[in-house]
Amino acid sequence: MPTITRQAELHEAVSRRLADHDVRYTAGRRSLVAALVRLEGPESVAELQQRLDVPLSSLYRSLMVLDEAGILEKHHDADGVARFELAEWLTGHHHHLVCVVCGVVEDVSLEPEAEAMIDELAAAVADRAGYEETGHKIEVEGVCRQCQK
Amino acid sequence: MPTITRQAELHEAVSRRLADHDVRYTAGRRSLVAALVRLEGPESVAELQQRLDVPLSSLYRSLMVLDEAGILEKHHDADGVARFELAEWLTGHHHHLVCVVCGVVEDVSLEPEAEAMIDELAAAVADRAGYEETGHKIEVEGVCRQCQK
DNA sequence: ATCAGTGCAAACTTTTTGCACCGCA
DNA sequence: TGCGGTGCAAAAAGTTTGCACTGAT
Repeated sequence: MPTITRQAELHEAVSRRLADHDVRYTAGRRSLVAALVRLEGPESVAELQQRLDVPLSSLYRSLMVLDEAGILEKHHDADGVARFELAEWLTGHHHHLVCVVCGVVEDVSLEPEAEAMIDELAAAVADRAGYEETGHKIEVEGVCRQCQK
Repeated sequence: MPTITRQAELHEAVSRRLADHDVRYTAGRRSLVAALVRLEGPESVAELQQRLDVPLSSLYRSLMVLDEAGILEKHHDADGVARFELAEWLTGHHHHLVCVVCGVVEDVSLEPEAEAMIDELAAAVADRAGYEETGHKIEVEGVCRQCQK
């Protein structure tokens, strides 16, 4: 699997996007993106800080910049704590499977037919209420393997 | 529509549930539940406080008690601020339509067939990942009528 | 040399907690 | 009268901001 190449392409894409927003793709931001690439679900700021050993304020600022440029997406877990992951245009559309016990969040994809169905459904719901649809999210809740024991 | 009766039944159900948890259904908690009944979407603590004119600490404590007894559900909006609404066993299963501009959240229901489909889908997703499914949520994002203008 | 980016410390917001008081079973 | 509930004030947790400094162009 050409991981190196994929990573290079991703950084390239991020770099271009940031340039469009007139901000630099600095070493700090680069390593933040690199950390996010490896994740399989959205991660909290505290967890990211541990990985990166960077001041919280800088981390928050980097996250804000990347968020505003649309490079990552911000979610909130059951405790209201912010969690970040790369935006879907970089990683592909997906949904979340969250453990109601430990709070871990895992990315999951649906088969295209299922996704198409959901898509249609969401559009219908939005339309009926007079909303202009911009997207949808499914969150499946359950107890993860660890927490079942 | 027998609103009074419905309300009475609801309070009765809440009362029983609280009794099971060995906590009292006090006037304060009662008015909180009464306020929540009227809403058509989850409301923030600040908004609830305005409606009820009760100290924040008491409000938070009431919300915590009701949450732990499973009488209401806690969500978080795009800013991570907590929002509460009555639990689904009191109001019926539903999903959320959220305005990405102003943040307003509206309850919406799906037709039974659609719901059944989603149900199946969620179960399959959970199963595939080795999770024991406990539920699912769909969040449809869009721009509300107000914000379209 | 300039100006975006960074780090530290302080501020702010939301939520939780300690403690004294109140009031219903 | 005992104990759960309430209110006030203080603390904790998470996030944001002001300001001075650093470093890349």
